[in-house]
Order: sequence, then structure tokens, then C-alpha cells
Amino acid sequence: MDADSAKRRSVAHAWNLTPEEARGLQKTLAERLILNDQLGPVQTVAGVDIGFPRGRGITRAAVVVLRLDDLSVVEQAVAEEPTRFPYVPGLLSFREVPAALRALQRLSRPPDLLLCDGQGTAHPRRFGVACHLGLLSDIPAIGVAKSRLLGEHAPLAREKGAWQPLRDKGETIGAVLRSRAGVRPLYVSPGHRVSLETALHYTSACLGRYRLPETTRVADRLAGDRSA
DNA sequence: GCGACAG
DNA sequence: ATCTTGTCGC
Repeated sequence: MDADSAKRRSVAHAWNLTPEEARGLQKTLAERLILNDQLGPVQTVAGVDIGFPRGRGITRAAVVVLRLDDLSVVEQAVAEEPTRFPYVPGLLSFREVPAALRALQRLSRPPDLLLCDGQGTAHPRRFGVACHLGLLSDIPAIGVAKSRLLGEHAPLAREKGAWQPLRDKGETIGAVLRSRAGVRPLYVSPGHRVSLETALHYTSACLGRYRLPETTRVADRLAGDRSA
């Protein structure tokens, strides 16, 4: 094999996985997902985001827990780890999940719901980062991505709250949601223990004055450079 | 073979 | 994701 593929394989080896094996694992794990509502009363929602400070080879995961009723911050946690997997479209979770799980474990109490930065089922094998993190942590999870990985949808009305199903190969894999009038839509999809309808409901409930949910905005800052 | 491609 | 200031547009 050439030098590049050799390097990718060695990095992936930290997970004992080649990209091909990772795809196979996604298909296996996807069978265990719960895609209907199996969650209790939601009082706290956690925003999860990952950052890569100055390309220094480390992955920083930030988790911020907010109260659903007033979106005030309850608790936050950060975890850093050496980056052990390259960015490969469709395999994002293998890069972000390890640090995210560690940050979650540092919370004094698990949140009732996870709002992840990235896709849930709106993924080639229906197993985006929100599915991976939700399944491994066993916490209901929703994927809220800033851009599209795959799928098509009908034209979206310009006003806030407008949404359309996101489809791929004849199935609905998520939805595009206009979080603010005229802005680029959000790509919302179930991660684990949540239906699409419920995913849209809680994503809308976390919206404040900006395009992105407050949960991910706060987590963004923590995962960013100048903090921690 | 030629694009597309979460973060 | 990250590199980075001012600038075009509503």
C-alpha cells in the first residue's frame, strides 16, 4: 500500500479499526438504535461539541448542560485526548466520540438529552455521531448539523420554524429546519431514543436568538481555542 | 471515471 | 475542524 493509506491505517489502529472495519461496525451498531421516543421528562439538555486546538494533535470535547425551561447553564465539563482517527466523511464519530464520552463521565449527573453537533440518522449507514454517542452513553440524543452530509428535500419556506423532511433512497432520514428567518437551515435527525418529531421539538426549544441552538453555541466556546 | 463529502 | 480582517448586504 502507499504511504498515505499506510498512515491512515496506523492512526485508525488506535481503535483497532481500518476505515472499512469502522463502516462495518456502524452497520452492526445501527441495529441496536432505538428510533422512537424512549426518554423521560426532559429538564436538562446538554450541548456537545468538539474542537481541535491549533492542529496540535489533540481533540477537546466540551459538554454544557442547560435547563430546558430557561436555557441557563447548569454544569459543564471538558476532556482532552490525543486525536486517534482521521476525518473521513461518514466516519466522524470515530474521531469525536472517545473524548465526548470522557467529558460526559465528568458530569456530576447525566443530562436528560444530548444535542450533538453533527448528523444522527441523516447518514449513509444511518449512524452519525449523535447515534454513536447516544448509543454508547445510553442517553437520548439528537443530531443537529450545520450542513448536509446527504439527502434531498423540497424547497424550504423562508420563515423561522419552517421545515421539510430530508430523504435518501426512499426513506426519511431527518429534516431541514429554518432556525431563523432567511438563514441556512439546520439538519436535524434522531440520534438515539428519540423520534424525528421529538428531535425537531427539542431542537426548536433550544433555539435562542441565533441560527444555532444555545446548547451548541455554549459548547462551541468551551471547545474552542482560547478557553480551558 | 467524475463529483460530493457532518466536523 | 482550522487558517483569519474587513467588508458586502439586509
